[in-house]
Amino acid sequence: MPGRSSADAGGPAGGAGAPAVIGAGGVAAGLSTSDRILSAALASFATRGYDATSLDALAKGLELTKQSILYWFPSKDAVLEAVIAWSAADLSGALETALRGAGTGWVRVEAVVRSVFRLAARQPELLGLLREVSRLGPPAATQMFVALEPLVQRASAFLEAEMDAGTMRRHDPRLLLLAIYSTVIGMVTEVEVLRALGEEPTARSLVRRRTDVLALLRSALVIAPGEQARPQD
Amino acid sequence: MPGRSSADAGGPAGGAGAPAVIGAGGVAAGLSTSDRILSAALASFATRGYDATSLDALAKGLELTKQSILYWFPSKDAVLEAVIAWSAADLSGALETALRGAGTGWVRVEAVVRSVFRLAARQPELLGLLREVSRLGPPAATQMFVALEPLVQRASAFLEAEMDAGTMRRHDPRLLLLAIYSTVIGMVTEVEVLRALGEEPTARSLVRRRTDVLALLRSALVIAPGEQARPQD
DNA sequence: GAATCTGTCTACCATTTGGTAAGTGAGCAT
DNA sequence: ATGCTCACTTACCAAATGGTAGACAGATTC
Repeated sequence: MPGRSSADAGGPAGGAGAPAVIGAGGVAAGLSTSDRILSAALASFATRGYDATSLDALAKGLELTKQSILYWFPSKDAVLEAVIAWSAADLSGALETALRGAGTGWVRVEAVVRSVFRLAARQPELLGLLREVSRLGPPAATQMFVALEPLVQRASAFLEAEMDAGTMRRHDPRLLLLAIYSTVIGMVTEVEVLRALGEEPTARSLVRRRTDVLALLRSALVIAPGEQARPQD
Repeated sequence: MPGRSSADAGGPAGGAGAPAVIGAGGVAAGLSTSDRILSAALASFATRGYDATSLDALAKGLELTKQSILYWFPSKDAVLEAVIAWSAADLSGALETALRGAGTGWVRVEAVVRSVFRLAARQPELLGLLREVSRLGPPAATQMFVALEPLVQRASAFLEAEMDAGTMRRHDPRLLLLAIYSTVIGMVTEVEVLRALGEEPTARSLVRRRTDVLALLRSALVIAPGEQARPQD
């Protein structure tokens, strides 16, 4: 259990190599070295976990040496920090995009959930990292959630407004948010539980899970037209 | 990433020291050494994680040496295995007890959820371990879920029966189970997310979360008396 | 052509890791 | 008293870990 404390990536990579391409999609292609490191680190942190990822192993996968990684990032912690910053920006971006075109009420919720599932299909590591970072606790978790706070604020305010308008059942908005978060993230990242349930985590399965979770959330949240808006119960 | 493979605890501890006290509750008291090791390992695996838990640190906390741990368990993997076996039995026991007195329909779901929250209050490490093990993947995850499979079967069958009876909305039972699992476990173990939402994880908060998640699940699952049982929507 | 900067590498290093080997002392049965 | 098992310890060890120091090749700049 090392420090995993602050370290502002003081080396050559202030934030990212030169052009700061934030959302570099799939496998490492013609990326800068620092971006390739970030990409590999993201994948490994998300799947194997931070502790189980050694700089040597990371470097080997990139056909580099550990020292090259430490040239771009002053320490392993700094790599994690950079990965978090990168991922948080990417995540925010995806959700912001989804929100831009979305309407109100249930449609809006659905748009967000759909975008998360889209993300899960295209870049599963991102959501995996979210899990891992939340598991690691401070300071990593703090960094991540501070970066995502604007989204949380918006979501919380939105839910509250809907509840005030009587279109969604009344709950503590923050706890409701946690519930939605847990459900969606779980449906997307709980690969082992899925397997234990006899459901192989394929692309087709992902679509089914999306359909199911949407139906579930809908009946949990939305107050049907004829239905009366009960205060709590 | 070591082996973490099979190793059937061949040493002095076949399964647990002598009396095989399965559900030894709180802090290590007058327990046998092997049980004290298990208890400490459970706590550390659940909070710090398996990889970040060293045998030395574990031993130090118990005022033992690492070699004493390796006397009772042939390897670190074996400790994990024993912890999983122990925890799975404990978990099963708690849920079985909850199920014994429970009725049918929503009441039954509520009983289970309540028992999980009770567990979260009394022995948070148990649920933390569940998370960690599911993150570790095979073989640890396999072992855990195989041990819990009977419960999964019962739960799945129960949900299906309720849906057939028209008392619960129709979903894929397994996916529904995953959703419930994710929600409840998330509400109970996502400490960092909770903090990010400005909700300190106190005992009082746990009660509020229980109330909230129950209300949420209820409206998600239960088909209201007057409501028509739609096939899918 | 000399100096500098960049990106990578080789060579180390202290520490920590899981694990082995070989005791040691207490209790107990013969 | 002797031998034996039990519980635990000291003494090691090889491998892996994160990290430092310094060299080297290729550009770029003066």
